[in-house]
Amino acid sequence: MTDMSATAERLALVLTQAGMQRMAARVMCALLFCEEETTTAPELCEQLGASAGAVSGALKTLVSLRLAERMPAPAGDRRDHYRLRPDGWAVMTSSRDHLLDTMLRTADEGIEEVGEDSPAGLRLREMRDFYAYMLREMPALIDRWHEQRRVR
Amino acid sequence: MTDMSATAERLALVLTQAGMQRMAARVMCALLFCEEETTTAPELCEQLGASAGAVSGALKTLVSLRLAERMPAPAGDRRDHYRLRPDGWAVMTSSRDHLLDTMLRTADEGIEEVGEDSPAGLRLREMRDFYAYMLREMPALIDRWHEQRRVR
DNA sequence: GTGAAGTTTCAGTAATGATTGAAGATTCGG
DNA sequence: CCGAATCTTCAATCATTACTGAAACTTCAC
Repeated sequence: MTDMSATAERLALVLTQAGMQRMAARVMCALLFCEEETTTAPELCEQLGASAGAVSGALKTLVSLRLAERMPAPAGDRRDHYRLRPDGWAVMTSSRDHLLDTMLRTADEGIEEVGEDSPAGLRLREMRDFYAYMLREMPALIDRWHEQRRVR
Repeated sequence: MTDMSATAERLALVLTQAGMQRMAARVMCALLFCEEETTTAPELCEQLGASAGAVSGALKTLVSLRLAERMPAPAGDRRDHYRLRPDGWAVMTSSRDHLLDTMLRTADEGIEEVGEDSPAGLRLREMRDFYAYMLREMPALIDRWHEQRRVR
């Protein structure tokens, strides 16, 4: 059984602590460190010592998050091939935007409930202003990254 | 028993899904929505229907993360008082910087292992470049927020 | 000092979430 | 079409994490 490198496993652990599901993180790191362009599910099972079911679920998650994608299988190979999306890291970061939006809307709701000038209202306005700022600035930041990357 | 508002509980859930410990998130939201300047541990226990031990642990976490702070107790009250730090949301976001740094360093390690030009090396360089960019830009973004906030 | 009120720690338990394994569905070559 | 290979789903199990309750510790008024 060909294990994943220790560095890859360590990265998976970091991603897990940052909130990603464990198996999804491990599969992502296996895709990151794999020495081919693409990988198949059975290969991932072997490298990770995990069941086909677990890998299938993790791949589904990664694809739905747009971190990985299914590639057309080479002729004569029936197995699905997967790879990381080149812009996966930016996507991962951008996916926090809808969280920012939720925070903003929740703050607004809270203000509705308690009024603008109560102690809670003041705190909620701080929160709202911050997330409004972030929601304005983050997409622009990621766009600048794509821009920079394109001209390279 | 005075429960926390439904909006507050919902926000706690969002923070939990974003990776925060459950009880820490609930305490943070109770502090956010509370209608006094400060709150005591027993009040939090009552509002959250949680044990003193759980609240104590959550407060310790929040203080160590610089999201909440212990206030000097008013004369004649032996109980500790807590409040959210006004800049808590910015702190929460900034705390991801050391994660960015970890990602950057792990990518570098990976490149050491596999070389710059292998398929894995190319992917790892993508990753490294992205996190280097983020690590350069994020602190500046938060600084601009503090700047803006100060002039208001 | 002494005792009452408050806080923290920690072992045990409860709740939660992740993984397996097997059965069913799908896909493709022959 | 049929059968083999692969993939997906899901119920049961296992592992992890979070919470409680009780005991130990701290702090302060008297």
